[in-house]
Amino acid sequence: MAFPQRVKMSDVARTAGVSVATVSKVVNGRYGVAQATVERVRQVIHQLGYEASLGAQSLRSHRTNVLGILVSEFEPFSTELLKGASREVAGTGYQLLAYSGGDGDGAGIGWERRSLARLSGTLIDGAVIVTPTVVETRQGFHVVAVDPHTGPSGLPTVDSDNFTGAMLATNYLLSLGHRRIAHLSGRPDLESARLREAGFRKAMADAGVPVDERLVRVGGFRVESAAATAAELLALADRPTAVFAGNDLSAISTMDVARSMGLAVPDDLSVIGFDNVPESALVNPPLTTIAQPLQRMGAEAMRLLIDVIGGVERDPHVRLPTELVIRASCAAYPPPPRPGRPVPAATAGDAPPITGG
Amino acid sequence: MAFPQRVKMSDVARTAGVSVATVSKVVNGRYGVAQATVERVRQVIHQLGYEASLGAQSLRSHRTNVLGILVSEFEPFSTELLKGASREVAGTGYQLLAYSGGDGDGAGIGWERRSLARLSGTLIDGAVIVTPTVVETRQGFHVVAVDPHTGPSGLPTVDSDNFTGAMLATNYLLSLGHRRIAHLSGRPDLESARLREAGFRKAMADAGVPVDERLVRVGGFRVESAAATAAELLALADRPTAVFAGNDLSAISTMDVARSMGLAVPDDLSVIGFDNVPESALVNPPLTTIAQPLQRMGAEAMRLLIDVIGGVERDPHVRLPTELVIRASCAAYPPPPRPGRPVPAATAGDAPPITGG
DNA sequence: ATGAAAGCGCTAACAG
DNA sequence: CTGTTAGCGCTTTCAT
Repeated sequence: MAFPQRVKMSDVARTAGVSVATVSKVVNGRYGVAQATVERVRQVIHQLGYEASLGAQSLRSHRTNVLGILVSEFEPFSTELLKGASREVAGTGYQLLAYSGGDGDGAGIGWERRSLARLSGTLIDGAVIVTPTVVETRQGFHVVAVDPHTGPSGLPTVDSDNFTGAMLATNYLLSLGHRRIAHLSGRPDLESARLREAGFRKAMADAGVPVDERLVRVGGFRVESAAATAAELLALADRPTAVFAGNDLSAISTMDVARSMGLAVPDDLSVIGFDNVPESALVNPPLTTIAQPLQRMGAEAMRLLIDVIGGVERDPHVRLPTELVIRASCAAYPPPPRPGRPVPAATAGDAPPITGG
Repeated sequence: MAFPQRVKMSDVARTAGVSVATVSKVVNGRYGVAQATVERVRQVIHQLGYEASLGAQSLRSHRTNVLGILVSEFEPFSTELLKGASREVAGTGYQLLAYSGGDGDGAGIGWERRSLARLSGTLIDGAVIVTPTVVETRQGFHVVAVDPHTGPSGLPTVDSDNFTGAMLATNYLLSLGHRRIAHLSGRPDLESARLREAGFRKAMADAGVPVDERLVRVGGFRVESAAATAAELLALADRPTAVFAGNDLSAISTMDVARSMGLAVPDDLSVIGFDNVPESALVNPPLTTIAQPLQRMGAEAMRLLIDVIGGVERDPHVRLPTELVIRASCAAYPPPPRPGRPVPAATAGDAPPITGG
């Protein structure tokens, strides 16, 4: 058997001695084809290894049984969602197509609009879009957003309880005795970033600790921008003793910056993150963070999308709980007396139980 | 502004007062369009937010600037490759489309042929396919395989040094004093699995330790199949004191089975894996394993694909090094004396330095 | 410089 | 039951 070029429907038709229309009917299980013909065509399809072209098929039929998940790039956050999405989609008859539409520099505002425009209407029956940069609804196409943009949008969404999570993080730092706590906030356009900052402020207020506004700065959720901001923060004369980073990537970035400035984590600086991507456990020291159930979020998003497509009546917003994961990047302040280390004159903060979620 | 339906080229043409042919020329930067017209059309495109339909475009032009990465499902192994692939593709002008073509049950032999047939010729300009189940070459379409199938195939490939990695793993176990070492082998159709078993046997032979054939069984690289085989192995009267699992998933599965049988890891059983997926560090105890540079493999595969498409002359096979990552799932055998625990009558094996990679 | 028209591989009426 | 026909949205000759 020679290497076939791409085998198309017309090849099958010719070989089976029928028209392409008949082959199409067989492929799509339409009624009105003689049993014998069906068998023969099936036979040929198998023998030739024919598979319908997604492009041509969807161009015509607007139905593909393929669901899209649109991300800016494949990084730890989105790939965790992907794992959950993949699991949820298995066995539903849908296939998953993940599309990375960003420019790679993260500056690609509007990537999701472009990606959506390129793929919707053809290729995919619906899409979940991850941390979109703009709000836009398009009629007649099914979309659900994970970790949505700020502001009202008609979209179905799935996110986690960012506000409570942020309070958890802040309270933990407070319970360790920290008072000069910085917040490296995320992408200002994302609702999640806004809520994390709000939770931070609420926890501080509840504890009666005033927020030093110079310690609240945009980190932008990305490595480079977070590193720049972290550097500013740590260069301050009265630098913070702890930082609550908007996400794990920023937290890890902050730890790197601290190290390069000669500061030890957690001895000289406590750092807490948000997300609990697998990478957060792999760094040194392992990162204390707020866990979002990332894989479950991906799965819920797919479930929601499938339900929306299927016209199922249901709550179009799902919010999942967050929880504190204590590892090793946070320490008590002031540090307990150690041999050879001067002891600050304050009393150590005690550690009341942490609750929430 | 009302919610637009999908805006198509004809909409742009009508609004700009030109034909679709002209719009197409502008979109594709063809010569022979008046500068003034170009400007006007660009203007309208921007204003309407037009984006070409991938489906229609590729159906006609067979060039899309989209590269595919085809996987059976999105699990830790493939998503690590994805991260590296994504990074490599950024800035090349290509976009990445990841397609999960498996049935989800892992039994989908031939998924890559189906996926390839559906997407190639249209939609994508080339593809890297991950752990393919069959060997097949198709003329005129560019494919590179990661962790390829056994047997010769004309495909460009990227993999890691599985043989040396397996020797590393086995030697480490031997150095800890283990002699009854089991091997939970991988998917028999994959070259990587074959090489890992070969490396295991070589290391055993080099050490003069005979392989008990009852301790070498197929685990299949997947959770369920590995669990079943692990259960058989551990139920043996003279069960192994250590198992070298074909990959991390099997290793983790083995630890679960051991735990459920009342065996402690690493005290009663040492387990070593292969891959070093992030999850391997997160389990309890953290898994000792052989690291493959997964993200780099993904990146190299994309580089190779881009070079192949571009007609660059180069070595079509890249093999990356593996290395031992010691965590906490392996212990010395026999165990050193401990209070309240009977001491076996043998001498503890010492631990010579490990080399290789 | 521009547009009319053909056709990529497929599906969906409609006729026969 | 089967084939003919007309597009889906786009690119590409080829006239004008």
